[in-house]
Amino acid sequence: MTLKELAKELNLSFSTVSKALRDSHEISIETKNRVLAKAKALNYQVNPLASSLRKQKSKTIAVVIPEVVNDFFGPVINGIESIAQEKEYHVLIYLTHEDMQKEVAITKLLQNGRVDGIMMSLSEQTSGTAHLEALQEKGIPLVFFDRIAEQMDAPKVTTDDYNCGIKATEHLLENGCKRIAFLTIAPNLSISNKRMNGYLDALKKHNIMQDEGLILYCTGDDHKNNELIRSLFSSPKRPDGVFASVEKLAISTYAVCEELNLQIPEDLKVICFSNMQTAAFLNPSLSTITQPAYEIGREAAAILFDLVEKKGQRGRIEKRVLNSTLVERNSTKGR
Amino acid sequence: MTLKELAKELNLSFSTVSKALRDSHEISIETKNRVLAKAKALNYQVNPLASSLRKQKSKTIAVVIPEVVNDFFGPVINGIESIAQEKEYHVLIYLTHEDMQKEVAITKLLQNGRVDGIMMSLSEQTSGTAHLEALQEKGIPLVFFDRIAEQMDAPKVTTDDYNCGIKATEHLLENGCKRIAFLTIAPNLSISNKRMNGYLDALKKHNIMQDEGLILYCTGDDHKNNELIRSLFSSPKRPDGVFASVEKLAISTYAVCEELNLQIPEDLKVICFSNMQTAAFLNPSLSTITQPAYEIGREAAAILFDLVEKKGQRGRIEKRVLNSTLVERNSTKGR
DNA sequence: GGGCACTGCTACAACGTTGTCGCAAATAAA
DNA sequence: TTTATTTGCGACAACGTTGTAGCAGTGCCC
Repeated sequence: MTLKELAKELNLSFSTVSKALRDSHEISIETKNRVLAKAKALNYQVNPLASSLRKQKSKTIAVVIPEVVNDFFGPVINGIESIAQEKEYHVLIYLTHEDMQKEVAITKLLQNGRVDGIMMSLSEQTSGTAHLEALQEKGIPLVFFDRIAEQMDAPKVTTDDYNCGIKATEHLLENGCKRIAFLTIAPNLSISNKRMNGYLDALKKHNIMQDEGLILYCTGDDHKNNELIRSLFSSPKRPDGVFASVEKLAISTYAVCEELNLQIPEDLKVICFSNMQTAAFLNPSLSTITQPAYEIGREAAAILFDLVEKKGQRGRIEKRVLNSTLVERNSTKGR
Repeated sequence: MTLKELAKELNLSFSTVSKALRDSHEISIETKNRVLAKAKALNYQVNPLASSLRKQKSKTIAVVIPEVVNDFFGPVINGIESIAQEKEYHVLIYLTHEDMQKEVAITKLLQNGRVDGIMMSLSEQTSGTAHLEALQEKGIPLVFFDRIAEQMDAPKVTTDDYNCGIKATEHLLENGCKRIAFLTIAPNLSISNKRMNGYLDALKKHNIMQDEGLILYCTGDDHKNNELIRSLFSSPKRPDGVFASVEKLAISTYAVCEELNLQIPEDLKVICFSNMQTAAFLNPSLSTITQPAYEIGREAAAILFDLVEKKGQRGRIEKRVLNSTLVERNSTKGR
């Protein structure tokens, strides 16, 4: 069913039909009704490709994230989708799998009209920003969330990572920890960086000597991470507290503790940035810093759509910081 | 950067440039190289909208699922994306939030060239199939996975739900359960139906009287579900085993047990269909039927792409059943 | 009754591609 | 030399829309 076929059925020119469908004032009410009725009867739907090409608007956005099997990015997508559905936009999903090469390849695909805007959370590996600037040069609105490109001139939605880094560390200190390990991935990632600075500054504030050996730089490889953690936990200078900057490192910690027969929280207290739904039911229940993932998605999407639709008021907001909350559970229980 | 602009730069007609870029045999090697070099220099990218319109292929598929914050659908998307990336297809995500009206609205959006094919897992509420047949009538390939439309003539990828229903029930029986409750959502959903039949047949096989009161029909509302479960668990004819047909009902079960101070597995054993990554670290660790979610995604995507690309060999496979595995953990430990 | 403004429609040129056809020039065959 | 055949390129018509410009016909005013 195309416009032309529909027009032929109605004995009208196809431009008349097009206008009638879009409720143009140039068309009489009777004609409009006739067209609308016929369109419904024949189940006519405009061809979005043709329409987008003509209007130079795709009504589509891209969401580029490291992974989707993740208690943080899942709700973020949910938030994005809730706004997209409202605004009648379509959502393309791209996964980088923490691989910068893939991230670059994906940005290439998005350079030419496929999308009206992009939301992004950077991959672990990402260092340069040339591929991101290329998008901006093409005039494609770009909004970062969570793992942002600090140095770029674009709206960013994050949580208060630095403060939470302090809060989490102090929470462990208050519960009696003396030697707190910090588990992180990709230190060049904005979130890792800020969370670690919170950790370091909290130690400084409480006059605790920082021990470089207590900072573990983990990777995307779970096996290797477990090994790193195992060797730290087996060493004589074993920590009595662990602050994991991402969810999966807490899971690794739990796994290694089980293996080495270390009791949480007696031998080791654990806190972690996490949006795990089942944190309360873990053994022991896991204390977390929980990010408002859904709201991050909604907020970032709202900013992007305002930018796309050039209302521009919101686009001025260069940076929006939402607050995470510390949820205290048994894994950090003091003696 | 459009083809025409590029052609002007090169002093060639734009059709020549177009052909050169697609490595047509009609163009001399020198010209091709000249074009390719210039295209790279000017960072030319074909406009996918125009190309799709012309070729009547969007190189895009849609994935329509109930939700994304979910340990099953997450890995499925991963599997789908892995194949899509290989085949250079783009992936649109649509969430129904278990709402049939939304599912219908989404299918309307997909009727006219936006996508070359669709992968779907039905919403809880979905009853009719008119909206799905409409897609087929438009000639859009459609593949179902997990929550399939039994009666439709389309490829389907599922797991051995019926067998696993039997296995899970028998596992509880073997561990000493006498009164096994079955927790389900939306009984008209293919998976619920088959899992329940497995449960019922297992009881029959072991000569156990079925008690209608032990079957709980839950909804999308977690609060209400908790209430239903609470009242079942508080009743004098409390079950000593629970078989939850979907993940979230196991979480509700854990929550209610904590509330009522019921010990798992002593007072009550629990097994559940679930792909939770942290099942092993729950308190107690949760026995699960784990579905090969990633493979389901890959398999369904592979079938869809074969259909889209009309190779048709695989499209003949009307139904593909992958095996889930029962993972025994502490929540079903016998006395 | 000539000029003027509406009303309601049609024609047509984009949007950026792709693929068919045609056509010179160069080469090969007769 | 003449006639086929090939090679390399350009013209052009789609794909299905949207928006601008044009153009009849009607009604209105001075």
